Amino acid sequence: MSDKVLDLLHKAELRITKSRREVLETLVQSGDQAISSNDIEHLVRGIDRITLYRILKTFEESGLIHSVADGTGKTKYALCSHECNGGEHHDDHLHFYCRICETTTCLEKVQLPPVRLPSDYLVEEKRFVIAGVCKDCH
Amino acid sequence: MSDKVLDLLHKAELRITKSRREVLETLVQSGDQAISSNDIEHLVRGIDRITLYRILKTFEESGLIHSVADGTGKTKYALCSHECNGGEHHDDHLHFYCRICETTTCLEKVQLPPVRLPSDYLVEEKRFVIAGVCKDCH
DNA sequence: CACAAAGATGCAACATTGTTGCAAAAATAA
DNA sequence: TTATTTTTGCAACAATGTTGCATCTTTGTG
Ligand SMILES: [Mn+2]
Ligand SMILES: [Mn+2]
Ligand SMILES: [Zn+2]
Ligand SMILES: [Zn+2]
Repeated sequence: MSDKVLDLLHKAELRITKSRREVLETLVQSGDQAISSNDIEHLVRGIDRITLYRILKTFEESGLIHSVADGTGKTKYALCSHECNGGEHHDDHLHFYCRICETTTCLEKVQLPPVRLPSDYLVEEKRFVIAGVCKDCH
Repeated sequence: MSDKVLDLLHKAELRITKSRREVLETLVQSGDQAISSNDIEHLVRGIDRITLYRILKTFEESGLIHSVADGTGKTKYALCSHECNGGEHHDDHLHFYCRICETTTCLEKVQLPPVRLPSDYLVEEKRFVIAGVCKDCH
């Protein structure tokens, strides 16, 4: 159990519980690979499914993690990199979904292309998913 | 019931049935507004939910419609504009999700920004959703 | 440390989305 | 019209996600 996990929970002003530590540790281990609620359920043995949903919701609202709708119908979660906090996320990075290994990866290094919408649209969030075959699968 | 609907079904080499005509008509009426299976269920009175799922799957596989994962957890569907056909879709356009009126719109006129991924990724599909407030809601 | 207050968990019950198998009905071909 | 092929409608099921409520845990205070 890394210090990073306790640090993150403290900074988010969340109570430290066994479940929260284990779920967050799992997400830290997963790195830039986004994982589903179901994945976490299997990785954290004994965790209650409903509690897990609530933990993920809390983490997301606290700016610890962000969710990705990658088109598979299963919401994926990954750690936020830096300046995300309650209510305000800054995770406008690309996500890549590989149809072979079925993984979803945060591509924070790839620069997000600028989008020019008509000025009467208020842009709040960019959800960009590229689907295809990842570097390990071809 | 427009001729367009019968035309589309013919070109897709699909059998003409009451349900297919009504579902496709609904999608034509909806224009660039993407709608959910649940929406269609309420607009086409009497249609069976399971049949509807199968029709939507068939339409998508035939290149008549495309689906959008807008982040709401509900898959939305909209007509394909032109050269989509069995297996090969060409709907790499932006989608806008308005958090006020909760509508999802195809923005075919907005030019898609180019994305430069590391060359070892094989890009097959771009799923770009912008979330915010639409022109009618602010 | 002990205690109280606030918050998190675990369980049941439920809602929604989506899939599969199969018999009956409808559409098309002969 | 009749035969063949597809589609439909229903039941049954699976997966994801939400809500209410009692119980347990965490944390702040004396
Ligand atoms: Mn990400
Ligand atoms: Mn579209
Ligand atoms: Zn892969
Ligand atoms: Zn709107």
